[in-house]
Amino acid sequence: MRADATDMPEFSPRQNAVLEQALRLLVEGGEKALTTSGLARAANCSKESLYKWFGDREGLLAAMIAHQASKVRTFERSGERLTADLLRDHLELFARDLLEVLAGDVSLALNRLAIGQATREGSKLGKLLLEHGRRQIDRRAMALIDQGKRAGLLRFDNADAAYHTLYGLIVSDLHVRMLLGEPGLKDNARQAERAVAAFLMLHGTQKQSADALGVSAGR
Amino acid sequence: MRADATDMPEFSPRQNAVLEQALRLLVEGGEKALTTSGLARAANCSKESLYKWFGDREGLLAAMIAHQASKVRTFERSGERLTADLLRDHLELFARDLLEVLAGDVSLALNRLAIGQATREGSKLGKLLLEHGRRQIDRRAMALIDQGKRAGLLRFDNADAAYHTLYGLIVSDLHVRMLLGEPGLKDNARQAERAVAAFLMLHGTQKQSADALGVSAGR
DNA sequence: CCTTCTGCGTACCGTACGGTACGGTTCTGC
DNA sequence: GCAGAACCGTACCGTACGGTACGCAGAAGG
Repeated sequence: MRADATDMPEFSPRQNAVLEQALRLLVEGGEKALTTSGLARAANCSKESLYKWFGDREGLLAAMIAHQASKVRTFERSGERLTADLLRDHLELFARDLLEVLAGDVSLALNRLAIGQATREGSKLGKLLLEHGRRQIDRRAMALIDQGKRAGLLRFDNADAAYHTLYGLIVSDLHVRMLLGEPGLKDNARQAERAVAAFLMLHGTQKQSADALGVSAGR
Repeated sequence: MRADATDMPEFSPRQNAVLEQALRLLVEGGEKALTTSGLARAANCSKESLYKWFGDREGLLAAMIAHQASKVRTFERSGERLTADLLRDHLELFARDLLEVLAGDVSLALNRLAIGQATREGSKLGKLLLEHGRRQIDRRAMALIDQGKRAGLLRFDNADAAYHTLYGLIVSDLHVRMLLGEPGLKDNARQAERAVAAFLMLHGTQKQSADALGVSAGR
């Protein structure tokens, strides 16, 4: 995705390899394991090069976020005509992808890092993480529900509010719990189904069965 | 884990004052501002006393969590008969309280601290925070929706799942965003209204108007 | 008045970090 | 083949942390 190519430094292969090692250290040992000396040792490079490439520690962290974001691409297939079933499928696929991304080791580690740095006044890393990591997935979902509305399958006034509803139904407090160290869900797919069913019940134009919501017997 | 009252060390007034200073430092400057020397200076006590009272740094952090949790008590008023309006009011009150708690400076700072410490293997602090900080509010909500079901006002199979739905509708990704340093909502009450309206639409037994959901014109 | 205990203030220790400097080695362009 | 850049490995510096030790002041109690 070339878009917003402006603030993407595009690191060299060598630098990307170093960033990969940095992510590995971070995932395996948390922030305290990510030291300049440790990274230089793990990546077989010199500390001097680290400072030459990334400026200082914060620059390194920012580069790690950019590097990770550059690996996550979301495909925008917006061609086909939407049917109710197709919309549901796409929403569920989005929900599963979202849950999978949020539960990923690297995502959790980077979020922990940025949150640990943040204060009341805000956080440079936090902003970076939200912009780089979130924009893609937000765009994908917004495009999808917008398309659903244009196809007459969804109804809402505020697309942003509807998206936040969908997000909340999918994720609930799971993200924070995982950030705090709790294990993830056993079955992401089931959670995705239930969330999308609820979302369609709230914002769908066609009558929805409540079965998947767990409001009727048998499960 | 045994009874809840047992593992509450009940610190002395002096110690509570020190913990209060510790929370202040943490809120104002993040984890890096909470050093033993800094705390001793701010609280006019000696480092030796800190180690005598709390053992080590992790003990201090745990004590801070316990201290903060001991300040937040939720009242359980479960007497009265529920009507649909009353249930809605109580749910909205819960939603507003939840949003207010999550947006609190101390809550955010403690969550940032615990998340920053956490790794893949889990976190002692994270467990503590979830147990001490969350149990109260979880219980209150569970009691409420359980009561709603017994009164025939709500329907669901799995109370836990229903509660998570409610939680997700109320909070969405707001908690993580605030943890990352973004400002909170402008109007918690409005968010509470919309979340409860959606929840009642999903799990209420009486027909709900969709007005508050933003699916009809005019707002 | 004397003793004992608690706790404050300070000095101290070992360690480990972020960041810099330098000698030696490989790679690149001409 | 050579000059210069890029880079590695290591040593080094200042700092600040967690944790410990010690001297001294009050308060409690007899």
